Amino acid sequence: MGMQGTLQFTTVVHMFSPLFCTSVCHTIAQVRRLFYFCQMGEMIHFPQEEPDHNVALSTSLVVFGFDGVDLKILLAKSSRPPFEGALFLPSRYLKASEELLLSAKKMFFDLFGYENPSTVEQLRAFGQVFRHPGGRVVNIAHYALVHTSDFLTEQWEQHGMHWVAVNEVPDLAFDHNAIVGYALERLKRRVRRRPVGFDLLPKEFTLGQLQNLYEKAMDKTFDKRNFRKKLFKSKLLIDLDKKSDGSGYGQHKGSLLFSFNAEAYSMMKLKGYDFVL
Amino acid sequence: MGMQGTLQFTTVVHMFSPLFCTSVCHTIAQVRRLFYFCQMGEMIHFPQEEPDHNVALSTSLVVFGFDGVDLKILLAKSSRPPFEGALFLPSRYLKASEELLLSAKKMFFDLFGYENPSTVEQLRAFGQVFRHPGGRVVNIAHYALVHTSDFLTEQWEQHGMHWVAVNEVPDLAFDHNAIVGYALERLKRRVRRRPVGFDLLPKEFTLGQLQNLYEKAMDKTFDKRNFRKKLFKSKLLIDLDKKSDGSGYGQHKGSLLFSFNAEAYSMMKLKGYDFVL
DNA sequence: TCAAAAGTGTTGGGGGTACACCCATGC
DNA sequence: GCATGGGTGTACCCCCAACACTTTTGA
Repeated sequence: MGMQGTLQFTTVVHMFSPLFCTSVCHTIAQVRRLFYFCQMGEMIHFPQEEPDHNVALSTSLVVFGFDGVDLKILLAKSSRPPFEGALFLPSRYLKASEELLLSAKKMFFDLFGYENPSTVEQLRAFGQVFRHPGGRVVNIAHYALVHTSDFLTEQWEQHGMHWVAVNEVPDLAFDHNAIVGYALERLKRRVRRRPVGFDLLPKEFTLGQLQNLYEKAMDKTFDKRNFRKKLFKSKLLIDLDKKSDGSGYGQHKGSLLFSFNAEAYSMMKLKGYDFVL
Repeated sequence: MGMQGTLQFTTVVHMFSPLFCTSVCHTIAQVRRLFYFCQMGEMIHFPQEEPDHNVALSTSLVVFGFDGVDLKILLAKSSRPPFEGALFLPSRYLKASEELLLSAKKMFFDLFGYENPSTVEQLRAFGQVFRHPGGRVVNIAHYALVHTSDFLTEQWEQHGMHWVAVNEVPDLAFDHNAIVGYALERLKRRVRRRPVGFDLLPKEFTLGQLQNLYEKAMDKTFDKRNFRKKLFKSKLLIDLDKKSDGSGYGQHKGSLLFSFNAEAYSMMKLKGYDFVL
């Protein structure tokens, strides 16, 4: 593809963008070519001739964290246009040479300071043409699971980052509210099909915290006795034979502590199961 | 971003691609800049400065079709480089101005000649850096559900298109085998959680066909009596009170015909359910 | 006449669901 | 002492799973 095509397309983007009227001037010939390109955009040829290398990629990370009581996601405050000052998901633009998942994992590393291979997964691409005022930027959204105790304070304060409960997410920049909504749906399904506690809970936790997590994630309440029966039957839990001293947030002093059975856990993660209560 | 950055990136792509040794020459300065860009690609800055508008998008469509006996997907034969002659999924490059889902739907329309709003959904982005030898092309894969009786013969023969049973998919171009695998997993989950028969079966069908579909999609076998009990309980089926004349493929002459109860169907699609047998 | 699919009921067991009271801790 | 959460057992019922034979049709 020649450079001419590239320039024409850039023009098309500007015409569609809110910046058009103020920032771009067109000659009649430009407008005519522009119209031609719009027409092409409407028509479908199968298979089409050539790739159009004029798109940018970004990735956003929906980080779910559980502090022992509430399920939260991590938000940042934008320090740059086009949404300066607005809240948004931790995000970055990708170089055209970067892997999608790897890039999300590296962003995770930058945020939390440790590698987390098992729980960074792609959600899907969010690609509304006008989601980004600066041209076509397709966002490949990912999500991750952490305990909220993991964080790097300096980095965070620098970028205005903080946790927000999932049912109190405010208006976000771009289409990030849609991404959060989709991520919540995905988490709900995942909680139902695979165990997630390992990734979200501290090493030692109480059954109250575990139930709390499931209730917040699935937006339901469960019967305490039935919940416990179900979990005990699954062999996922190891009774640590000691009681909480009440220091963990969301832990009632005196309640029994548990941890996960790693083998049973990874088995269920592989085979899948059904958490229906 | 200036044009300089664009050119540099194009260079990077070529260096990584298999075509590098034969098709591109570099000055020492170019190589030095190139190295710099590679380094940048390895480092993560949060948030990053500017979008890199040097990526192309394509979409592939995994079309699941059920002919009454087998669950199949639609393949095409490539008539152009870089995989001339190879089998692949119906695919096209996107203009930077095109919507993702809309583009997939339009491709569907081109293939089948009708609008199909309910069953074209995004799978996810497939973006391995080297999946396409011609530069960075990220594929936003979608899937769709049809009955195999729907097709446009001329278009199809022109592009070497044909149905292949899902358990007999050969080696495909690009990373399309991975896309098919992912689509099958998604379909399996979807069959379990939402009714899919409306989209895959003819208007009137036999219980044998329905069971066949579920068995092929979930890669399991079911007990005939239990399967029927389950379906009858669900109120999804309408007994049409007539028998097949054996003309429909996969229909045994004399077996009873059913259709779907649209209200119950859309209700279950909305609420979700569990098909466990 | 033979092979292939259609159609039809019963039983047992596991697990989901509903339900109430006493104890320990912190304020 | 009062509120909040921790911890425990039983009974019912529904639904999943296993199982076999007769009838119809087409080759």
